[in-house]
Amino acid sequence: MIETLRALAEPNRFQIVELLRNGPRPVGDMVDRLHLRQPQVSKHLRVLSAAGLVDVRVDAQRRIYALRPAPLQELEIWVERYRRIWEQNFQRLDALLDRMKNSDPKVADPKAKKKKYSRTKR
Amino acid sequence: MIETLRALAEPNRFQIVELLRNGPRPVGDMVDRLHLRQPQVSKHLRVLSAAGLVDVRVDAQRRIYALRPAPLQELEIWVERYRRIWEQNFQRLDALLDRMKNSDPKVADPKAKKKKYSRTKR
DNA sequence: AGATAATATGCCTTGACAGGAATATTCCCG
DNA sequence: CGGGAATATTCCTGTCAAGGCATATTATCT
Repeated sequence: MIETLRALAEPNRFQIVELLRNGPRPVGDMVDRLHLRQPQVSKHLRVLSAAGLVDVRVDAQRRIYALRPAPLQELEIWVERYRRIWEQNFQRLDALLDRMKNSDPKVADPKAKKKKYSRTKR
Repeated sequence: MIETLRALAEPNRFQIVELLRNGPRPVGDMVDRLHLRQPQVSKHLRVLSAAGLVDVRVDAQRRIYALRPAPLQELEIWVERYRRIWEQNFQRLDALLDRMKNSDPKVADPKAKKKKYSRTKR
């Protein structure tokens, strides 16, 4: 997951992935379209490949790169779990519960001495 | 989009976001749960804030951080567009069309001199 | 005002990583 | 086999970002 994100976070790699969205492509094709030199494209493809985002097929001297769906699927599943955040806007009622188990869990604080700071401004 | 990815690609920031998924939290709370020192947590929160992933609410000396849905929504929309890749597996028939508009768009090449290399192995 | 809690900032150092240029590798063809 | 095309690899260098630590800031209480 982190590796997927790291791979996508680099602008040129992101562009490569976007390019590959319309189908597999040889390296030279990407070199022409993006404004990058061939070695850098190869390096970026290496990173994408290590992250499992991309797959190679050999065609004579050329290597045809294609997207692999798996990591993007994982990413989608991950981000979908966050939809609850705006489906239930629990933000407010959780803030209350947040104030009960206050700031310092290491102490547990039976006398609740710290509560003097726990009032909100309103 | 890139900024969102860059922010999430750092493991500790990713953890912070995961933490905030169960609701808003003050900084000290995150410091206790993650194994990070307070300044680093603040710095990471700064990055997350700059990326629009996070929002602050002041409560006395404490700052309560909460997730902002917008960037994650964008991310979901982006990644959803990639579902076509495995819904239609156009991979194969596009490879054909890929070989027609060959490697060098700058030349346009009316005599198709380069075609001697354009044959596949099969 | 002084003390203290909670958090932010600044400075420094170190490591990772991206680009540049040259070179190596692999493969096909005549 | 020699040449050339397509791509990968290596080495070098500069930049940027993250952690450590000290300190500044802000807010609250007595």
